[in-house]
Amino acid sequence: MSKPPARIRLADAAFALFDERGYEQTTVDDIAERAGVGRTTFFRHYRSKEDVIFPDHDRLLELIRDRLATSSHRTALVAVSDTVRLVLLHYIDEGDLARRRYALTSKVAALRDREIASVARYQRLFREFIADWMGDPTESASLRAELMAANVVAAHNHVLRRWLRGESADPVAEVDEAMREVLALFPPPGSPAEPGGGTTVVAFRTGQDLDALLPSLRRLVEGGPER
Amino acid sequence: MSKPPARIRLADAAFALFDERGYEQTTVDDIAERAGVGRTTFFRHYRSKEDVIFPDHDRLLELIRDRLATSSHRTALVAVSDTVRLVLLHYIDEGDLARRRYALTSKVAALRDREIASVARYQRLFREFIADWMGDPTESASLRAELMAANVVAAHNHVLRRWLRGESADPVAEVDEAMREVLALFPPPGSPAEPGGGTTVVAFRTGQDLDALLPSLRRLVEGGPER
DNA sequence: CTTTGGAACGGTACTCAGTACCAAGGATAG
DNA sequence: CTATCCTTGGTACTGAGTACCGTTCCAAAG
Repeated sequence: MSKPPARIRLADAAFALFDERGYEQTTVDDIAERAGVGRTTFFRHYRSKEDVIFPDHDRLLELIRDRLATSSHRTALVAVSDTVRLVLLHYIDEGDLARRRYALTSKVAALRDREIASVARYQRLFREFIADWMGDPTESASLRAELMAANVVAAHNHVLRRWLRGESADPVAEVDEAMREVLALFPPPGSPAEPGGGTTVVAFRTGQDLDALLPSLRRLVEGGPER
Repeated sequence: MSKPPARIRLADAAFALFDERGYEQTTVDDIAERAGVGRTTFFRHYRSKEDVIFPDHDRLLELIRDRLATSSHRTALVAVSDTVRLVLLHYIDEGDLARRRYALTSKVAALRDREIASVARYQRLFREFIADWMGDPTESASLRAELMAANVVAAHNHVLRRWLRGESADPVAEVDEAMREVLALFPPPGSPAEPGGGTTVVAFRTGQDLDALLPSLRRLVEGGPER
């Protein structure tokens, strides 16, 4: 019969009331009252009403930062995949709580916006990490970093939402597969040519000697300004 | 000496005060007072304090929806590019206003979150449009639609932010180029092989007749289960 | 010219989130 | 027993956003 700590009681009361009356119809006073504490105590444990639902986004942000930091240049892309898996596992660990939160964010616009803002912070971390990793200050590289980061979080969110909706039995395998697909979109820097899509095989026969052809081939492959 | 309409006066007063004292330090009363109207009038013209800065995101949303709607199945990808260019031009038309807004969203977290939430709504439109266009209800296609939409808005935002920072002399050309790059990442459905990245050119010489080689080549290109 | 109807405006009063401050209780170290 | 710290609850305040009401102004209809 011993009471759980106030922080837990507040969260329980909040979710229960949100389910009963809806988010906007529930005041902080209501939550505090049902939890059996004062209004002040609520704001001591949670910075805002929304914070009851998103308690540890800061911690998750740190988690991502730390995981990305512990990676060498060679293992950068692996680190990205690992980090995404880590974030997904974090949500899965929350289990039913994550699903109740999803039900709320699906209905209340203010909460959806808040969720999106948090995700944007993750994306920013990935973007900065990838940009650092590429080390290339050109505008083209900057765009690529932006795109890669957008893909990474989009893939994660896609799988996460599938799991939240109960559409995925093995989300970890799915996210790994999705990340492979994402990273395949971006050919490694050493690749021969522009990402033109697909594989082109040219077979031809000529009487010319191979050495005579090489200069033309080289020009084609290296794609200089001359046509 | 005739006064501009209240809506304009309110916006001018708001931006001036935000510049002088900062966003949080400015109350709605301050804005209304400087504009020479009552507080009630402020909320009649703008739903909230943030709305003064983001006045027509709803209209922009409609613009996107309409432009995407007027496209046949064949021109879907062109419509996406056109729409992105349209949105970019919308911001460019705002000129200095867009830049002042950018200065604010760069400093005030609440405004940045709001901006991000709006962009997420655009992204949703693109995702739904692309998913419809692909018409393929499989999980793989769904992920692809999500990724494409993420890329499209990321590319747009990248170019837009460059222009807002004064780093781009010809943002329209840049966004067109960025969109080409994005769409090149996603090979069209009829493409021969997996998006493995890059272009492979094979040049070789043989004494065999071309007809004798064709079956082997065909097997390679079509990529059956046998190696 | 008068009347009527609607639209824009200003004012008052209210709810609620979030902040600041202070006073009381309870445990602990000395 | 006492001084101290920490947690808690209460009170009071600011500011955003909503609801409602009375006024004014303008225009069309009579």
